[in-house]
Amino acid sequence: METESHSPKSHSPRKMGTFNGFANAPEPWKAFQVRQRNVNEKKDAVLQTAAHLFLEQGYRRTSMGELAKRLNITKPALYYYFKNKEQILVDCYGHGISAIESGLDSALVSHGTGFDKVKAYIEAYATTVVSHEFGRCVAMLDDSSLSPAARKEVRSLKRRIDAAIRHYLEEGIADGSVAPCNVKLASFAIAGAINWIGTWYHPGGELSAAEIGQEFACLLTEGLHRLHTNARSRV
Amino acid sequence: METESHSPKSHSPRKMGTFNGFANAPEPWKAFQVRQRNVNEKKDAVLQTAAHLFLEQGYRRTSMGELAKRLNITKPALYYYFKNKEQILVDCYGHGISAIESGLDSALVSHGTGFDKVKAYIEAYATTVVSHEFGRCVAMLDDSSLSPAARKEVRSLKRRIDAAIRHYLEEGIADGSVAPCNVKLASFAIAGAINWIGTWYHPGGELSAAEIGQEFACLLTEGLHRLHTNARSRV
DNA sequence: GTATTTTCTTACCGCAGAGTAAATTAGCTG
DNA sequence: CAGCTAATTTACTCTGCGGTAAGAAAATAC
Repeated sequence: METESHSPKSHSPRKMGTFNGFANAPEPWKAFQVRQRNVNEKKDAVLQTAAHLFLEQGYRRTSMGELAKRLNITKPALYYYFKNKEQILVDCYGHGISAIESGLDSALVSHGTGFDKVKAYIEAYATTVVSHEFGRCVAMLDDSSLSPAARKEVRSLKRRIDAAIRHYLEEGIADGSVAPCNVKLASFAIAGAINWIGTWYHPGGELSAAEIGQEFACLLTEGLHRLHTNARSRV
Repeated sequence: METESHSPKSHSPRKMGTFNGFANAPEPWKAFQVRQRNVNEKKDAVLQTAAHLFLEQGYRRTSMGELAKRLNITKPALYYYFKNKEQILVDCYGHGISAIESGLDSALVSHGTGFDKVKAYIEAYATTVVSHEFGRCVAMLDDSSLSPAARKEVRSLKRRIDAAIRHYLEEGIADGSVAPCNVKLASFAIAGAINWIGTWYHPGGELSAAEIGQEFACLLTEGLHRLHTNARSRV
């Protein structure tokens, strides 16, 4: 009896008129209050709770039992929806990577110099990492816990994101908008600054996601130097 | 009982970072080939091997048994030198933080504008993280695995490093060498870019520690913009 | 209603890993 | 050499976790 006796603030099993059903609901465990409902909704509830715990205490420190407890179900119920713990992590990565990529896509439709694209990239990427828990999973979670096969899959997805910034940097160097630099190192510096957000950001902070994204884009492209004729508005 | 209790501070804090002789030897396990020898040397051998494993596969994935195996000893022998696994991690942090701080100290003796100091800080910090395995531990390892007491101790040490960069940024803003910006965010961006080095750097790469440090200092202070009259030499 | 399928629980297995007890070996001292 | 102490091993405990087997309970179908 690892899960101690239940009765965890038993919410009335009555299904009060409201549908409790969005994946982004504030209390994902409510998805399990009703038995026969949308399977995908419950999967999303698991993933969302898992992402939260993974970010809070890491993948390895998070046990399936704890995850189940948060959802007011028992451990084996998780295995009805997911093959194993690893699959949950892989799916978190999947959600996060699509979120980042779609953010990048919508930010980069406009055309400009390579420099402009780099700046737009940084802002979009940083904004997603701040505002999206799955995005933060991609930024923070170590994929070395994964099996070789899963790791390979996740890394090939991540590589696409990394290739994009390098491409824009080279474009900028070619069109003269970006100073010649070591593209590999520059992309690492940018990725590091953004991914690191996950270690210090806590939802509900003073700054909005947009503000953080903009400031990061400015810092990482314009630098810290006080420039002579510089009209940028800094916070 | 157990872990939570007092940590006996087996070594004096001021001695951290001072390696006695062979701690940097290529094969730390050799310290254990001879039975009666310098205790501190063996402690350092353990720490060095532990740091290596922690960086390679994370703290939680690294078992005491595996660590012992690498040193050609048995698990309980480790407990002759260290109270528990956590103490090993704490000592790795200690070594790394002193290494970083001494690097900063020696880089920042010269006085200049705030901007210059920020640049020197970044170069020194990055160089240490690249070249020093304990420094990389500070950058990479998650202190959330630690007990509250140990975590508090480690964080107060880390905070000193963080406070330094913020101080230099503010100095630069005051003296006009640094553009007004959100100091907190700027320090996070810089720390992130540097700490992230640990995730991609592997010893024996193409670039030397000094090269990486210089390029990072340039990237993070000068930015990516191609400037009109800019004499900096980029790779 | 009864049968069937979907969903979830109770009870368990096996294993790995942190840490310990007690015996044992190697070095040191006289 | 004997005897003491420092260093290390063998053998073990205990806990927690990933995962499974088998069946109960609810929803659905007929």
